[in-house]
Amino acid sequence: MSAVSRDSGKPRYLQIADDLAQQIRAKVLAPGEQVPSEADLMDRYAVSQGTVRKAMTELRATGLIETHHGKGSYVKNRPPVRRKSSDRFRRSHRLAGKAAYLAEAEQAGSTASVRVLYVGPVDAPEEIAERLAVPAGAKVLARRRLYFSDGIPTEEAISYLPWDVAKDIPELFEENPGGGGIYARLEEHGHQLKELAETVRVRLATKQETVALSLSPGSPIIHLTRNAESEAGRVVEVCDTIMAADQFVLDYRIPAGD
Amino acid sequence: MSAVSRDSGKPRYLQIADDLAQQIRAKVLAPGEQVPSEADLMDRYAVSQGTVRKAMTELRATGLIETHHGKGSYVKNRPPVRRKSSDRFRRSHRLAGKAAYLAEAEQAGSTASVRVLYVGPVDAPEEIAERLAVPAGAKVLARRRLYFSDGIPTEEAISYLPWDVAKDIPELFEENPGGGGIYARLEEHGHQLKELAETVRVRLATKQETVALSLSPGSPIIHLTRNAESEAGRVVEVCDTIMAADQFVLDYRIPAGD
DNA sequence: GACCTAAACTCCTCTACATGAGTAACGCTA
DNA sequence: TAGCGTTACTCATGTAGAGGAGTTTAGGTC
Repeated sequence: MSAVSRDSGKPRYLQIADDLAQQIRAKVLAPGEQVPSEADLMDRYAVSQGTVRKAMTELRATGLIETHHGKGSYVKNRPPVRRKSSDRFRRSHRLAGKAAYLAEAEQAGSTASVRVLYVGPVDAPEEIAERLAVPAGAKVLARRRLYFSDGIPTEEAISYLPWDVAKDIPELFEENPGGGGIYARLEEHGHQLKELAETVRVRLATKQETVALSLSPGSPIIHLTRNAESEAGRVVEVCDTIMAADQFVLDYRIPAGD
Repeated sequence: MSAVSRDSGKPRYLQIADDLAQQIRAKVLAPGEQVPSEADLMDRYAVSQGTVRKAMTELRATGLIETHHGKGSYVKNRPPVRRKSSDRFRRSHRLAGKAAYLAEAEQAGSTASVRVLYVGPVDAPEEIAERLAVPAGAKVLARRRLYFSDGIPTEEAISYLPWDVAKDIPELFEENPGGGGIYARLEEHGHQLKELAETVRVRLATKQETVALSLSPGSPIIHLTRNAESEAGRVVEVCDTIMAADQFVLDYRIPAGD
């Protein structure tokens, strides 16, 4: 019997949440529907609905379940963690014609896909303009895309390129910029890359982001910004990426020398 | 009057949360105590305590307020963001005798301090042993410390070093390992560092972590793991760091070449 | 002044109930 | 068969009230 009533000093709703969490981790409750309804749990644990709901809220916050109004609560089958290694920017990868994202996905044994949301000119927002060292509001090429892993959206990215850099590279206006991606095209057109500067920020998802990446409200997201600097010392591309934090691990290698 | 009762299709508790959120953003409620008590809000919005609590839970989840049992809810004054740059591992910094953490804090114009929680031998946990390439349970040197910024804890780090590496370096057993930190001492003793491999993970804080870093439950944290590899190809130190996610920005520079 | 206690505040947990609203399945009707 | 409504489930929101547990303060005692 699920005797959760032992007065262990712990609130009942946490005891229930822990009990269910353990069942989920032990696969007693398999990914899929499983989770008993609120009414069921009220009976089972002999508590009121409010208490059950608090337990469920707890599980939802920790990302173990997702609940749908009118249907029930379901054990989340977490998408596999995806590694993002700084190695993905090696020139040799570009020359080999690999698209960073798809190659990584392949390695992880999952099917990846990309949906291009927009490719075309936009007026540079202030922050982007600053990073690109162009006047605020200047025309730049924006490439906005949404990445899927096994059908679920995991990552949204927007790249911006100065117009004078992009205008001579027709592939950049295509949905698919070709093997090796944007960076390969840039290098083919005389913009040898020197360094990529990435900045990692973490915050809770906004309403829009929860929708775009189909997250639960309150989920943390990783906001990755990247500036690509050419050998000429110019920032020839910047990229903003939003990822569900629980689905990614970032790897960086830092030389220890001077 | 705070007429929140308009039936805009939106739940009352969200209307109240939005109302308060707006007041916070407009600085009507300044960082500090401000937020009226639940009883006050019950009167003001003419709703029951449950509804007020839900609104407060919402604000807490979005990180706008923090509430303390028996005292009240306070508008959060976000601590200044601290940058963690991969540059902090430059050998020249080490030779200059800078302690990475304190130097960075100084630059940011805040007062930093460190509390050493433990220095001494421990049996290597499985994951640590694997990263250090020593047998599981082997004796290793652990250095556990808590970093403060302007008096509030921001970061907890544990370093592990293989015993045979550490045993000959007496400074590593001191609370303060001296200028340039652990890495400077390692290099002085023949362990030239080649590369640092950092991996970034994000997740919600556990109960213990919320206590250690005095966070609100549900706050995201950054879990940074680092392996320090010597020129000899050996991992001579590993470090696990837990940081409050909203207080840090991580910077990395990645060479674009091969 | 130093200490202790009691009261008055705060938020926290839980109960019990009522109502609303989304979903799915069944069976009836056209 | 195709479409429609009923019904029976699900979770979501809200009320009213009780008692518990931390925190602060005021007042009293030593």
